[in-house]
Amino acid sequence: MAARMTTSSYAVLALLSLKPWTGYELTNQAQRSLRYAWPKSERLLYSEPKKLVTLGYATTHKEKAGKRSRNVYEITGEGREALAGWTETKTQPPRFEIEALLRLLFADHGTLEAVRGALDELETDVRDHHQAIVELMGSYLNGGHPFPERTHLSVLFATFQIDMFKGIERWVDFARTEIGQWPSTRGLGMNERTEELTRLLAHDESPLDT
Amino acid sequence: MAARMTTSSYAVLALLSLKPWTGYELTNQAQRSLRYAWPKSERLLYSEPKKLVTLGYATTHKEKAGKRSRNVYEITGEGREALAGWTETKTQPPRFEIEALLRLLFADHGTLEAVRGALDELETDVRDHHQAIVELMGSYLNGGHPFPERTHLSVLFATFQIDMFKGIERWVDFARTEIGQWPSTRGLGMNERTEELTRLLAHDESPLDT
DNA sequence: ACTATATACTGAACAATGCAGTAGAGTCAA
DNA sequence: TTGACTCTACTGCATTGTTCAGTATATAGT
Repeated sequence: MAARMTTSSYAVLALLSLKPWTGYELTNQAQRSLRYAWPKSERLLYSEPKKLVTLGYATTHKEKAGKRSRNVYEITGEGREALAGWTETKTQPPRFEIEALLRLLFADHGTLEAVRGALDELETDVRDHHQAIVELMGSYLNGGHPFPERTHLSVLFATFQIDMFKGIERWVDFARTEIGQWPSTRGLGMNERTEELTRLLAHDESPLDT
Repeated sequence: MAARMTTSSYAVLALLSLKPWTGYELTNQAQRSLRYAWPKSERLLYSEPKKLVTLGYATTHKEKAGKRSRNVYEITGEGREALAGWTETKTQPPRFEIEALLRLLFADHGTLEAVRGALDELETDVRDHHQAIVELMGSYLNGGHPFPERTHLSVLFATFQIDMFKGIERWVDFARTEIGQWPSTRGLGMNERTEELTRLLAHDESPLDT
């Protein structure tokens, strides 16, 4: 009956290792800080701590403020041991879901405006999060990290995000320029420009670097 | 009863728009070509074409070779209309699941070797796919694209992948160098180097570019 | 007093994954 | 030629994860 530990369970357990949280705080914190490494739904993040309790990795108690009550979760010694064990296990391969790219790959079923729209949406999403992380780093400079002793980890993680976001924004610009040369979404095939790009890629050179 | 169309349904429908496929071919093709835009399980890719049939977007018939039989799926006119309609709809925001980054973020529960291991696994996964795409581009140069009129789309999509893979590999190198300076996974906090990195990031500059 | 937003969740339906199982066909080596 | 292995070609079932709607209190602004 005691369900198994998924990567999501360890993610929540890792948050609990920092301090006790209420279910609500946990969902919010997880959605903010893990958004670009391990994105999970609010619903799941409410369920995971309950599972941790049944496994003995956390304890729970209700706190009440007036007529409201909330569940507070706290990690146990066994929970910390489980976390340490997790660090030694194999990771799952990375997974990238980018619908805008799917739209590009099948852009020949729609108009140029439609692909451009998909790229714009990708750019907007990425820009927003990019901006948010830059601001977060600004707040860290003013002593704003909630767990100061962990700043080195957050910051190294942030280098990944900033770097990836910049990369995607740069690619979207590039893709828009390329598409700007297309007379239509279809039937272009292996023309001169495409051949040039293919040649670069086949030599493991990115057309964005040159 | 007639389940709704998900993005995955459209992905399969888009493949069907290229030519008729058997279920088996479809799962293989989808896992190869959509792996880095819309990764889906074999199981789902067997189920989707059946749903398309119930919705009238595809037809199916059994072919047999000896005692073996296989299901062939073909797109209908309505299926093509549905695809065209899809291109006009909003995309979902991108989603990145990278367990190795989660391990980095909570690296203080394990050893330096453990984080390095996670980064190594990420690098290996990315390298393999990077290599595969470079080779695919080589084959395109020799007229190897199965749908030549769609080469421009595949190649622009490939620029994204190559660019992203290079970016991740570069970051993994960077992260390894940084971690190489750490005496342990924990308690480092906001030291000089971290402050330097934070300052760069807060000004929207990537330490990898400088 | 009213509206909007934040807090603080839960149930149920549905989407997607993982895994085991079934079974025919071709290849290669002892 | 028999056995082992891999590829083709799926399906059923249990479990994991998402979406959406619903419930209800608290607080801030107009």
